[in-house]
Formats: sequence, structure tokens, C-alpha cells
Amino acid sequence: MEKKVEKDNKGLTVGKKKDFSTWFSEIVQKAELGDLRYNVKGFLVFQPWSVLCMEKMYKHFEKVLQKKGHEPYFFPTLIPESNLKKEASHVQGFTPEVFWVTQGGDDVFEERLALRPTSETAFYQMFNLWIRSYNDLPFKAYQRANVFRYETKATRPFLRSREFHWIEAHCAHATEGDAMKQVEEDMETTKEVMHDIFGLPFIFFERPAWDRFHGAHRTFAADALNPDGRVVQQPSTHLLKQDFAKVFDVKFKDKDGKDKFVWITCYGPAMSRIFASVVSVHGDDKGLRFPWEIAPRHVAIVPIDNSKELVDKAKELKEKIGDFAEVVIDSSNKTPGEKFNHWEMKGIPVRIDLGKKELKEKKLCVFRRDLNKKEFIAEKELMSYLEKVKNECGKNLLKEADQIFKDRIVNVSNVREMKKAVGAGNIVRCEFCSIDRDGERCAEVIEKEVGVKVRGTNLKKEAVKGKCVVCGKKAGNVVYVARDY
RNA sequence: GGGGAUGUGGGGUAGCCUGGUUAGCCUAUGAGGUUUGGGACCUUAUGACCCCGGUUCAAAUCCGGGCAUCCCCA
Repeated sequence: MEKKVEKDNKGLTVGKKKDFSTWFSEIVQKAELGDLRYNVKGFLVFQPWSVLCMEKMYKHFEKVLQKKGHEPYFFPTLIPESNLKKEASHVQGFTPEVFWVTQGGDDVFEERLALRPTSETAFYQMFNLWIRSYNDLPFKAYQRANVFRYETKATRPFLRSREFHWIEAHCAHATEGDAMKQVEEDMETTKEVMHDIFGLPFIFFERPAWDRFHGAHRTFAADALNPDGRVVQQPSTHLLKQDFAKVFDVKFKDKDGKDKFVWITCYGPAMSRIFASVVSVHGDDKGLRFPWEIAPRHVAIVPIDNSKELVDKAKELKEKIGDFAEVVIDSSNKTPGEKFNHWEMKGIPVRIDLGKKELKEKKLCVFRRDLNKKEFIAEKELMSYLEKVKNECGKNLLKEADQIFKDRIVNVSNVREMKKAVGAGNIVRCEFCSIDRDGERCAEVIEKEVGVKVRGTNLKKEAVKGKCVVCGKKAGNVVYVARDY
């Protein structure tokens, strides 16, 4: 049959590599991930296909957090201004981004209430009441929540919205050593979930002194990479030391009978933003692709026509698959071709094309999205086929993503090379004077001349032997630089 | 932070410069029918000029303000 001229706008009109920004906008709309037409700037409606995936992502994160001893909470969305103001650098950093609630009905509040931009100042207020003794430590809490930030930079659906969905974990420890171990545990959690299950490669960097979380002593953040060569900050974990403990007066009686301030850490994986990376990293020119574990649905059965015979057979197969996979039957009135394209756009891992031929021959025509491969199997092999795809498809996507990520890290030894490498969409590795305050001037030079930010140092110690690419002084660190959003 | 562009049914658009019939087209949607192995077809129906103000006999069109979206640069 003749290929139809694309004028109905159902397919993607650009390649992911060619024009990533258009590709992303299109896929959000055409795969029905989010509707941007909600009439408040910077906010969007999350549609079922993104919600179903994000629900699964939440489950994976929460399961691991709970396994490691975190307990779940739901904190209030509103935080009094006085709480927010307690820690000086925290308030300074977040105040410009706060949405304020000033009234209830016609009553004007004496004190403004913040729609939480993050919940340190809510959790630690309560830590003060809950923590009494070293027996209470470590105190490991988390919540899944939506938070609000009045972003002034260009907002983008999922990636940077004024309301986003995340998990924030807050922990209190008896010693700095314990706190640092927590930070390491958070990084391990990120790898276990985001890399191993969601299939997203990243590097954990320690951020330079000038780029820490407001109120943190040390900040560690995972940078993932989009196809356009820009990095996206994914989960970050922070060593807050005792600053917040002091202003919220969170003390415990230690074994030696003395009152001591707790050491606090916090960790924040943003589900909506990780979802953006899942879409960006795994998607292709036909649409979405998902690792099995977080696919909104697993199998679509497409009856070639909607005859009773075929629809009944589809139901029978669904029954047979049972709890092994989530199955949808597409008995819409679309033509088969349109259904095929639709489910490829949606990124369903397995599609079963069911026609009279298969019925007669007791065969099934199966299509797997990770490889875009169609084949015929005997009907009795269905379950083992699904099992195989379940095991393989996440791994395939991960392998592909890891390879691309690895190839995008490029070493340079001067600013000119850096410009070239960054222009080609790479993350650049180079030697640099210092990630303490005195290196900030060199970072500014790079930002101005090349348009990239110093992301930080890799946690794996890397040998330094040369000079800083900017000032030429003896290098103190190997740093990574990249364009960001 | 700076600059540029845009806003017309659910989606994509024509018309705007030069104000003047019933706002045209594609698609989607409802109904009826024919179809169905890679984006079907016929008949028919529904549906729009971002908001507020100004100019004018007359505004989608010109002017001012607001809101929103997209792109580029730092």
C-alpha cells in the first residue's frame, strides 16, 4: 500500500538526533505524556502515560529507600516563612523562587506561608520534637511530594516546571562520618535504581564550592546527558553538617550523656525530571521506548480487524498472560497500520499482531520495541518470549545508552579544544586549578567564553599531573564541564 | 539576565502588509455506511479570530496594555 503523505500530524516530524528540542516537544504531545495547555505559566497536566510510568519509578525508589531503613511521611505543603528564614544561606537561595500564600478566603495571614520549594525547614522543625537520644539515630525519613519553585529561566515540560514531583529524603546522624556514609548510600541508591533499572547513565560529581545546594557544605549530584549534548542534573545528595540542626535546635543525648547536634543529610531524586531523561535517552525516531520495569503497560494486542473471533482470541491471550504483564487490547476502529504506529509511539515493549492467519496456524506475530524486530512464534512459546523480552529489553536500552554516554566524554587540554568538543555535544574532561572558592574565576572564564559550566569532580579519584586549562597554574583537580539546561 | 518571533475550532494552518459578503483549507471529533496484515474511504454534522481597552460607519486585520507560547544569545 502507498505510504500516506504525513499531514495529519500523528507521527514525529523530526529525528531525535537532528533536532532534539523539537523532537522532545513533539513526543510530549504526540505520545500524550503531558498537556501544556493548562493556563498557568510553567505548569502542565501529567497525562496517564507519564503518570503510569512515574508511579512505577516511585515504587522502585521507595522500595530501595525503605529497604535501607527510610520511613515514609507526608509533610504539609505549606511552610511558615519563619521556618524558611532560619538558615541564612538556605533562605537566600530559595526565597526568589517561592510561591507565597498570603490569604485564606478574605483573611490576610499575619505570616506568609510558602508553598514548599523543598522541605528541609519542615522536616527539621519536627526532628526537633522527635529526636531525643542517640537511640533515635540514625533517623531516616522520606516523602514523595510535589514541590513548587518559581523558575525564572525558560521552563520545559518535565525537565523544569514550576511544580515538580519528587522524593526527598532527610536523615539525621550522630556523627559526621555516619552522615558521609549516608551520602554514599544515596549515591549507591541512585545507581541501583536510576542506572540499573531505568537504564540511565550518569556521573556523580561533587559540585564546586560555588555551586552547592543552598545551605549545604558538600553537594553531590548525578548528571545525565541528553542527546543534544546538554547535561541534566538528576538526584543530588547533600551534606548539610550541623547548620540546620543548630538553627532548628535538633539535639540528642549521646552515650556520654552530653547534648550534641545531629548531622543532617538530604537527598532528592525528582521523578518528573528523571522521566524526562527516560524519554530523551531511550526514545527514538518512532517514539518512546521503556525498560520493562517502568513501561506504563507491557503488551498491546492488536486484532487486525475487530471481528468477534479475533477480539475473543485477544481476550484469551490476555487471560493467559495473566499477572505476568500488563496487557492492553486495541480494538479501536483504527486501521492496523495506524495501530502499529500508535503503539510504537507509545513505546509499549511488546506488540502482538493478531490476524486470522495466526489463528489458523496457531502462531503469533510479535514485535518488540527495544529492537524494533518483528517475528513469528508458536502460540505456546508466548510466555517464554515475554519472559525473554522482560529480561532483555531493559538491558538492551541500558547498553545502548551506556555506550553513547561513554563515547561522549572527551579529554581536552586547552580552552580552544574545549570549545570544539562542547560544540560537538560532548561532556569535556580537563585539568583545573581548584573547585574551592579560588577556582571560581576560572569557572567564570569558561562559562563566558565557552558557555559551559564546571560540573565538578568525579568521585573516583583521578590523577592530576598538568596545569589548569584556564589560568595555567598547577592543576588541583580533574573536572568535567558541559552545557546544561 | 538580554534579544527575536508568535497567538485564528481539539491539533496544524490561510487571511493581517492595503480594515469591508457567510473567516478558507487539512486533520481530529459525533452519526450512518463501506472497509481492515504498516498511518482507509463515502455521506453528513459539530466546532475558532488569546484577554482588556482604543481608533473607526466598520477590527482577526491598525494602536496600547496584559496574559501565554516558541526560538536564539549570555
